[in-house]
Amino acid sequence: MGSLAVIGWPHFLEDGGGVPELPEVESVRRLLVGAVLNRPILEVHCGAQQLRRALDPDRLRTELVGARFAAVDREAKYLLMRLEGRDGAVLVHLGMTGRLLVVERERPTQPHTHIVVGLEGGVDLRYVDVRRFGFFCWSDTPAAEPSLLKLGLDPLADGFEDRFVLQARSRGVSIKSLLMDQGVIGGVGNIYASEALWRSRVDPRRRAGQLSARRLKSLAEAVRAVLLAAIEGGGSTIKDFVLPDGDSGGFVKLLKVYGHAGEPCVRCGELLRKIRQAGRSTFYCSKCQR
DNA sequence: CCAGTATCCTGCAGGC
DNA sequence: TGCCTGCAGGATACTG
Repeated sequence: MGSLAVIGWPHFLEDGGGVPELPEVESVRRLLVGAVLNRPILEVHCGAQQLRRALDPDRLRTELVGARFAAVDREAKYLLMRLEGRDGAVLVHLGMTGRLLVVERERPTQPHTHIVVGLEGGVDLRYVDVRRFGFFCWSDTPAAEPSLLKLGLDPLADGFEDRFVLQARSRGVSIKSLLMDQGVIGGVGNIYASEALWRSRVDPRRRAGQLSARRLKSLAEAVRAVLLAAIEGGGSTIKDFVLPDGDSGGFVKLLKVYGHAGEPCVRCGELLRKIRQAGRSTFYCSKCQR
């Protein structure tokens, strides 16, 4: 084991007001697999502050202490930390500012740390969340969790593109809102919705059902491509993040429109716009997105 | 069916 | 300088 591991979502988003979407959660999952599996759990501490989902501290402690995490799965933006031979699991959602850290026990606890799970080997798994829109809780029956059952298509699964076309064809919502609907696609949030629309040259204001099957399929391909690129980019960014003294050189700017209102479109030079849709900001190019 | 708004929450930036 | 306001948005609930 290395001397220090720090896990979070990639910091390349921070200047754009970053939020963990599917790629960030997947990056965290991969690092958790390497950092917390099969270590006996020694202790659990819960803060007093309420997270988005209610948590029973005694229950969490009873379930975890003495057990080991056997697997970490991801469904959309949710993480499931499973224990060997048990149905129950820790269910985590990072909300907007949630982070999972794996740090040496002697490292000082940073502000807004809500859950600390002490593992054998001198490391803690810590849940930190400034705004507390996320949660870290015990679920007896993760397979029956309503929020997981509601999730729509997995954008990384085989056949996603064709299924998305079928779902989108009959819908009157704006295509941007449709992309963000977790019941349609699980894991796409505000940032990657804008990015995928730009990549496939689709105007975010268009109604989903107005778009041809061909364009919808191209958009679905863009969704997948944007997410996969971010997972790859996130991996390398996190590697920089893990090294406390390493500088984050070699970092590639992945976001082409999000957070770039007023700057020229890198494809056509038109100044990028920012509008509001369903209460969320959308970034797009009014010239090359139609 | 869909749009819009409010709710939770904190930190930060801009205006005056 | 400091206070106030708005904004950031994931999920959910609610109204029009």
